[in-house]
Amino acid sequence: MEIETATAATPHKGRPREFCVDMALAAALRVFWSKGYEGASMADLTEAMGITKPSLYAAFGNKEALFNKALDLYEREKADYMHAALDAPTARGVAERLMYGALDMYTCPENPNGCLGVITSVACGAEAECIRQAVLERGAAAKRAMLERFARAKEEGDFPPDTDAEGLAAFLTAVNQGMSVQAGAGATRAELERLVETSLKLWPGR
Amino acid sequence: MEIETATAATPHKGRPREFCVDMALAAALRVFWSKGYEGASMADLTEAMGITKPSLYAAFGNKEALFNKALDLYEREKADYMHAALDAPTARGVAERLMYGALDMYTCPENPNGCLGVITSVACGAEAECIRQAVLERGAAAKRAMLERFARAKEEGDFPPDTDAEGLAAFLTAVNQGMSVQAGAGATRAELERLVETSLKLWPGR
DNA sequence: CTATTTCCATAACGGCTGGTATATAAGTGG
DNA sequence: CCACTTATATACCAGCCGTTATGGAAATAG
Repeated sequence: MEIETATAATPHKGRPREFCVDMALAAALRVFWSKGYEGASMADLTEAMGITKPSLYAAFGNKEALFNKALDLYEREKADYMHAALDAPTARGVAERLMYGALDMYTCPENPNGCLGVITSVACGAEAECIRQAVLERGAAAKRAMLERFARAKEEGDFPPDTDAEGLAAFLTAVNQGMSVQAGAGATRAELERLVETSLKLWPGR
Repeated sequence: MEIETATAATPHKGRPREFCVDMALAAALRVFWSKGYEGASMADLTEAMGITKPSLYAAFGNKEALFNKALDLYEREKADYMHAALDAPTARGVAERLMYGALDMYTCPENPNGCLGVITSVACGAEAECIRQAVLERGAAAKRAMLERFARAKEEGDFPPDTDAEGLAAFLTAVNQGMSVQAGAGATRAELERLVETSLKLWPGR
């Protein structure tokens, strides 16, 4: 029926699965991304993935494990602009790459609008608390990396000497989060572009 | 058992209710505020409100109507700093009042952390879509008011002449939303203060 | 007092949730 | 051909969801 998984290296015995794990995971990511962890029901997921519930549980474990794998995929393929941004030669370059990268991702027509991390970390019932904690930890790690980068930038003279690098990291993160919220609220790409350009005009140093 | 509603002006016939509607609504607001619309179950609500489900339905209609009344209360008593901020004499004053007002509210120990509007607008399953739309409409109205204020500020010379007032409104909104996200993620008041001070240092004009 | 009205408490409703048991289909190794 | 292993399909589970019907309790009106 469906495309086989291409890893013919290990010719497993038993009945081969009829769906591609990677494609199914990508479909699951889209559902989580647009509806959030709790808003995505197993029925939503199985329908989007084109498989039945037993197949899902056999291949991915359970809903929580599926989400974590989708989150890995998200960071690897969608949010890699964050890591790339930190390699920019100047702090201004970091801010530029980060904001335009976020802008592109949030407004890409084939993606849901907004940031999966923001969506998942904001609010949840009691049973999703560990999911929320996992997402928060990734956000904290990203912020730590940005902080180190800005500390270096300050040493390199990218900022005026009285600059609060930690405050600037929180600031850049906040604008990014706000952009995600506004994208989810239906802001157009043109509106978000003006937000980015305004923010960069205010950005200090080089 | 509980405190009676103080409106003895109309001595209704029939059995009087044993709880205070306003206090129950305030309790419901706290639940929605910390768990979101979908994350707040009727069991959560009735427990926090100290009433049973039939009492809730008799007094407030249903979950959606209860949320809308809680949202009214929120705007009236918690988010009034937004309207107050627009009365500041200069655009910088608007930004100051808005950010410090948000900071105070997001970090007040007796409030849940973050902004109810952001929490509710971010992600939801299908059945909460109309709730989300209602919240988005209020956010859009707030943004429109800020936009008008900044257009006036530009005429009054609060900004450099080449300023994008619309971009600045989106910017201020984004920082506010980001602050809400970070507050919900567990940021300390000190961290958010540095975010606010950094943002105000970058804010243009007077 | 009774009649009436309103509220409270219990318990239940249909529907959906995440998660599974069972039976069958489709492959491989002998 | 026959085991054996793995995946699929159907049906089902207990539990929670928002919501409501039912019966009794507490007030006023006459």
